[in-house]
Amino acid sequence: MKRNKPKFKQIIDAAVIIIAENGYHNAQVSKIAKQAGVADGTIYLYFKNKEDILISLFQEKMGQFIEKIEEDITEKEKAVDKLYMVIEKHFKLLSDDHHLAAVTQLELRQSNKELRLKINDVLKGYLRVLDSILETGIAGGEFRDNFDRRLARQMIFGTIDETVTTWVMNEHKYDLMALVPGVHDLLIKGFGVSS
Amino acid sequence: MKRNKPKFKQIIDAAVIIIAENGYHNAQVSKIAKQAGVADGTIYLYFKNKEDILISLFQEKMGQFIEKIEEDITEKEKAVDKLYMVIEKHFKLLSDDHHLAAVTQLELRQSNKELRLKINDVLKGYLRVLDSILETGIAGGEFRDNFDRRLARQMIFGTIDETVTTWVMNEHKYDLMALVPGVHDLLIKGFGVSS
Amino acid sequence: MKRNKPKFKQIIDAAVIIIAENGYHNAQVSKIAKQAGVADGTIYLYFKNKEDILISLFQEKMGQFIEKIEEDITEKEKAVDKLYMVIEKHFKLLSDDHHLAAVTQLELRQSNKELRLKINDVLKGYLRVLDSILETGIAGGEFRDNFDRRLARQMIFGTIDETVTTWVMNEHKYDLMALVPGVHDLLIKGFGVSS
Amino acid sequence: MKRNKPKFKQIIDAAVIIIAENGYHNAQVSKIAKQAGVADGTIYLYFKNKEDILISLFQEKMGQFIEKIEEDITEKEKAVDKLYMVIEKHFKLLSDDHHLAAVTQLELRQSNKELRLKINDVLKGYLRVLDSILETGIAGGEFRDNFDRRLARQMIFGTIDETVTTWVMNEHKYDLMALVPGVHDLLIKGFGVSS
DNA sequence: AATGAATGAGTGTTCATTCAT
DNA sequence: AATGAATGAACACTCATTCAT
Repeated sequence: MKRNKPKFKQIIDAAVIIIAENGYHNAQVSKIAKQAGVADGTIYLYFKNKEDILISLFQEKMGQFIEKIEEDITEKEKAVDKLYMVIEKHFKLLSDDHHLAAVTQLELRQSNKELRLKINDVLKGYLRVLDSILETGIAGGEFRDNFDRRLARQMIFGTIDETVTTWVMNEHKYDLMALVPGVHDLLIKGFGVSS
Repeated sequence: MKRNKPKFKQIIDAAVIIIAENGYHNAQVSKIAKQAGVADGTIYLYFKNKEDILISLFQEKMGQFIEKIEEDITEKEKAVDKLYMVIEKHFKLLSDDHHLAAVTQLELRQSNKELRLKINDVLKGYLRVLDSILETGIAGGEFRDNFDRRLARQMIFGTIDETVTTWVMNEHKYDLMALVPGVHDLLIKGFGVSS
Repeated sequence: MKRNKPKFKQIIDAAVIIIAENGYHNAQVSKIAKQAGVADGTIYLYFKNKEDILISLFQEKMGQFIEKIEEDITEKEKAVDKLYMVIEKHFKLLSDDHHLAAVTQLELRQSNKELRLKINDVLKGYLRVLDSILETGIAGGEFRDNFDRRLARQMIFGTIDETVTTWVMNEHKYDLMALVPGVHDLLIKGFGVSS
Repeated sequence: MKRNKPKFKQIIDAAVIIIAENGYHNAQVSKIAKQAGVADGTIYLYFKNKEDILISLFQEKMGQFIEKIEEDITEKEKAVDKLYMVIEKHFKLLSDDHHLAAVTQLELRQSNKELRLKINDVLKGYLRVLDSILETGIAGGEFRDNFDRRLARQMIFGTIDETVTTWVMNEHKYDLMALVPGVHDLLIKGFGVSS
């Protein structure tokens, strides 16, 4: 399996750096090859084409994150705690790797529609995680049961995503981790007064 | 002023159609010119370059929407009603023009970073509108006053944006307008049970 | 006759300034029109096309110079004095008008071959003047009669031209007029020792 | 070093032919590539841009000529013989390659000012050769010592250049080599009678 | 497995010229 | 005579991908 060979990861890590530093449209295959320390042609022994590098990059980084979070939240019993953990780990992942944050929030979105559709496939796993948290919460009486679940998970994902994007666009000039409680609180309670 | 000449709008409308139908990267200037019924060179009498068409497109369509919504919400007294109106009119704008929806939610995001920064300038007006609604709501006792307002407005914008994008990616196969009450409800109350 | 209308000269003078200041390839018709204080289209009432402006420019400036010099040298009796006068007046013309010097020595040579051939027609008058001086000199015993007259006139013209071009390329940083005696002396006597 | 690879020379030779046959402004990169038997993109592996082809062309052809002539004239002892050799070899170079003659005398002069300045750098080597010949001649008593050397070398270069250009403009319809003695004679002795 | 020289398709923009007013 | 908005042809250069070694 190519995914497990060292050069596979080597090229993906090179891609993250090159894209973060040069922007999506200035991240030529030859630059990535140079950064990875391989010849241009070698890239094509591990990836079908340039797009495949980007998809693989997203799968490796976000896909693994989703798999991991899926496991991690089993530790927590309550849905509110599971949700807190998702937000926290999501923010942590990107807070710890500014290059990756720039790539996922800004650069990769400049890709064409097909690539974005494939990226969305990866994100479906994320939405499944959110779904299961919502289910747990409703079953356990932590969440009400009269809301549109699909909308709720779009709210959760949209809010997290927008928060991170704004942070990246502001050049990480404030602490993303500090926002975890506020985001969690707003998602659960909204900003209205409880009756 | 060029912005008021008929050909200015004519070219922008042509651009929306061509970009929606061909995708951002296949929307050649010559295609746009042909659709607009003008010569290639005429484009450059009204726009500095191709990027300028896209910025102007966004300014015309979203910028005007924001200006209008700013006025319209003065009709409503309560913050919850103002918010409802924003969601409703935002969804309506894009629900009524599927081409425009595809362009704003998918295609225009493929532009380079500089263009996206300019687009963000336009969106700052939107965030200001949301801010003022939140202020009104807090002042009037409709909203609680112990939440991070910047996060709240990112939640509102992120949720609306994500909801529309998902709708566009699903090829408009359900009724976007039907989601207005659900989105409004979730934003105000969250999905937690009120204590 | 268009040549005598005020706008004809107005446009030519504008062309000299625009070409000198912007270079041949940045001297757009619209710039020349603006400098001349007329509309773009008006140019085409006086000139067949852009090339025609440049030919006319050269004809007006150098053609008139040649006609004048042809008359002026009749004042002098001796061929050496006639030659001196030619060099002197040629240098003076360009020394007095740095814009014109830049245009004739550098910018106009960037034109295409056809234009250069037409410019050469104008210069044929110059060569005729030089021919007649050589004839006079030979007849009067001032010049020897065993040299190739065509080569001699190419030497005269080539030397004058090269001297002016070098002066323009050195940004007129020395006094061109001071070189008249030296050029005259070298042309008549060469640099060999006379036997 | 790219300059020594066969394709480098191959492309330059193709450029000479294409420019001579089509003129400077009709010498598209794709035409040159086709003539050279390489792909358009290959050109850019050897040259920075189109202008770089032209500079390199001049450097290869004239630069090498100058280096060679510098060596060759050491064979001759007398300055008059050295000068004769320069004229002869210069005429021979261009007499033997009509394409090259057309390119250096007519086409390359249509280039923009910056390119011409770089061409002038190459020609500085030529002027140095002429200087050293003049020095030798003065030191050896062959040439007088009361003339402006800068003017003299401008006379030599200007005369040679004008003679070749006239020959090219007359479509090589007479024998350039036959003019060598006449040019040499005029430069040394001028056309005046020796006192 | 790895290389890297070679390929060649694809497009935004300028500006001389026209012509309806 | 004069205008100036509109025209549309023309081209250098990049870079993802291949394939002989």
